[in-house]
Amino acid sequence: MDNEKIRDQVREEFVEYLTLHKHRKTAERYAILDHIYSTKGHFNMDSLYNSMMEEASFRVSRSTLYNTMELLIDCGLVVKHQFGANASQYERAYGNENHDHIICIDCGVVRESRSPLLSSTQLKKITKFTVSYYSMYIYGVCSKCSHARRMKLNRMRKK
Amino acid sequence: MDNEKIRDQVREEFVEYLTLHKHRKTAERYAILDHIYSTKGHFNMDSLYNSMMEEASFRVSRSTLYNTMELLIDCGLVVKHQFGANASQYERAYGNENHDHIICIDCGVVRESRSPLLSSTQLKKITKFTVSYYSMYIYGVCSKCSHARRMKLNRMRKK
DNA sequence: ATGTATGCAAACCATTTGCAATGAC
DNA sequence: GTCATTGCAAATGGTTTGCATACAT
Repeated sequence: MDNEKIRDQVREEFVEYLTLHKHRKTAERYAILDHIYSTKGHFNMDSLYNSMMEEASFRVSRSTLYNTMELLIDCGLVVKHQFGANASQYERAYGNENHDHIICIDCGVVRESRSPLLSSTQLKKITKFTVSYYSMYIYGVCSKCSHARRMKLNRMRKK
Repeated sequence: MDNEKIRDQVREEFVEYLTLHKHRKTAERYAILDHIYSTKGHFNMDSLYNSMMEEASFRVSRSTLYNTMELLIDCGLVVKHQFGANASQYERAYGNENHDHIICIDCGVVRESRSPLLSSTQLKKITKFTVSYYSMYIYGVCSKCSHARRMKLNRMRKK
């Protein structure tokens, strides 16, 4: 499925959502959705704010970004992640394969890997709950940091 | 395995860690570890701070709590979670079965369920990375909130 | 015309940082 | 005695809130 098609589809879904919930259809909201779906991968509020100004030369206040993001999450077009205590990260929900997040607990770097596909029968076992998405976070130490750790331990031993 | 035994074992591991890393063995650090392993379930800095004063009548500053928690996470005795944007939550790593977290994106309530056992062969596929633990977060809407959503939508339609 | 949405600035609050006093080694 | 650790208070920074203005309906 090409990106053009996804963008149209997603926009349609958003319009539906706004209409149903009696929210206004503003240029800002469309611009934000479009911009998010013009790139893949993670972003945070800051990078979104900056890239919208630079790439799309569309200036939106941070308040509006937060505001709109809440709507987009609510209608399932954007997924929000919270890796460690840093700023929240977001990513578009469609046109992004489901993937796990491999997070280094030392340096915070986030790597993605194909999802081990939690079987849908397993998900169905969850009662009294409507699943909208799931995230697998695998924490550990990346090769760079584990090297740093070894170095540090060696220094400790010598002291 | 009874709790007494776990506490001893965990304390031993902590002592080892402190020694290896040339960190000092302070009363505060032991008190915090002991207190954490005297309860199950999630806690955050605030609840820990309060419960330590009330239950253990041991007063530790918040700085020390943060400080010590970092050590405990580093040596794998405590696991840190970040559900939504609220305060970080923690839980003891041993004597707690591995479980998933089912999180309501509306009200933020966190429910636990038995883990679907990510197979260890799948974990081994991750290269250049030392896995220390993983968390599965399943986001969606709990029954209470999905009821509230339906009500709201009905009101919207009528307007 | 009405009231939601935007944008700014100020407030919020968990966490971090700086620093003097304490105490483990 | 030395230097890591503690505890306090102040700073930080992402996010939220309050409010006047703009604009979708």
